[in-house]
Amino acid sequence: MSKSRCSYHHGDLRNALIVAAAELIERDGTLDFTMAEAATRAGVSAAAPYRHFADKEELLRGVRELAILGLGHAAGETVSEHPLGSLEGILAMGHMYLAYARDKHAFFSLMWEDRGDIKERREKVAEEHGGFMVLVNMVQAYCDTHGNTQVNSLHLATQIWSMGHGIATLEANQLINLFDRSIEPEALLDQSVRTMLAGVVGAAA
Amino acid sequence: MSKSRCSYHHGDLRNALIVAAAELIERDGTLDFTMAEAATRAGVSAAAPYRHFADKEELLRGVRELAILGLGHAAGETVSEHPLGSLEGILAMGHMYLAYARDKHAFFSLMWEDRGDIKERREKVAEEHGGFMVLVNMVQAYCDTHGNTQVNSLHLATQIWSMGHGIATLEANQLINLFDRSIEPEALLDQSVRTMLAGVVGAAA
DNA sequence: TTGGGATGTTAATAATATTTACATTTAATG
DNA sequence: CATTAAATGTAAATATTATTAACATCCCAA
Repeated sequence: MSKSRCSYHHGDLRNALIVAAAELIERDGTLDFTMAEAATRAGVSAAAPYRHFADKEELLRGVRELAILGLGHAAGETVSEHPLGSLEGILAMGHMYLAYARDKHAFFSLMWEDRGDIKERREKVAEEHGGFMVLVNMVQAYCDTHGNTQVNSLHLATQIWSMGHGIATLEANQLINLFDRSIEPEALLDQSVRTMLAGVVGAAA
Repeated sequence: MSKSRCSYHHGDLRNALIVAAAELIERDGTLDFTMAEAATRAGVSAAAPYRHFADKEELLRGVRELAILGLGHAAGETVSEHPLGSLEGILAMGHMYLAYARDKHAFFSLMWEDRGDIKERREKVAEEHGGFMVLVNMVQAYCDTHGNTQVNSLHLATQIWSMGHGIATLEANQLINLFDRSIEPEALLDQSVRTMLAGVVGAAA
């Protein structure tokens, strides 16, 4: 566990490789970095990664955890910047999601995309359920504040999540404004969210 | 252009390869078939494909066109089965979209996913804009029928599309019911669509 | 201190994509 | 009709990566 001064053993190669891979993904905007380059960047030989990851997919799954944590963290930041139960908070959450999808597209895809490990990914995402639960709480608080205590906030949050997810993925692939150049993703999402909330608690201006 | 009886020249190899690739994608549920296998399946040598496609990506783009046409066709089918301006028609459209994403997941991803050819894909999708325009018309008709002729149907259709797209992609990756096992994608979408329409034209039962 | 397990190394191996050099066919042209 | 260039195939390289094998070094527990 301790940091090694000798050059032979790295000390924390597993994490170093995840970081190296993440940097390459960030740099190229793709997931097709080579194992060799990740290894080199981490300062080891091309075969060393296989002491820590069965294959490239497993390394990618390691990076995915990072991505999930990143989004969860951003969600935490966002919620802390707005009053609980406020519409702005929910909208800000959506903007954060769109920004993440746009700015970290490769990580965003990696996070949700199936990579032959649906089971594991479900668990991983569920485990780090922070991000979604933050939204659930905001929705719950919003409904309480606005006089509807009968709402299934899990359900409503899922609706809002899927709206944001749809806009985010379409926009990340530059398709959201394909037929109507004037569409602004943020505005579109804001409006959708308002309508959805209004449908549940009444006027949501 | 004519069919060759001689075994040397295939006659329609380009399309045969696209079909072969599509079959392999269908069979494996992945995009990682090998060029060699596609070639063999089309009855030619491993190098032959390169006479028609610069690389594998280009072949995949060929398959994508097929996928786009398939969805557009399904959209046409769906609209013809429901009265214009009806809510059912719009909901059926959503169900069709979810079914496509579920049953033809690999094609669904291929269709929207960026493959380093954003420009070209935009054009391709826009060209075969049939599917989306069908939805726009349905939405327009619905609003007209329900007394709101001021709606920007392009905008509203985009909102509905993105809702469906979000649910479809989350569900295809088995994430839509991650936090709430009771969620049914179709029901969730139906409800979202109803709420959205109600927000524009009034009660949408 | 010492022996085994963990972790690195370099040198294969393997799977594919892609290119090259050559063969056959088609189709246009004289 | 004969000829030839372009198109389309083939088989045999190459190139790129992932991955494994065989061996080296280091850390730790007995």
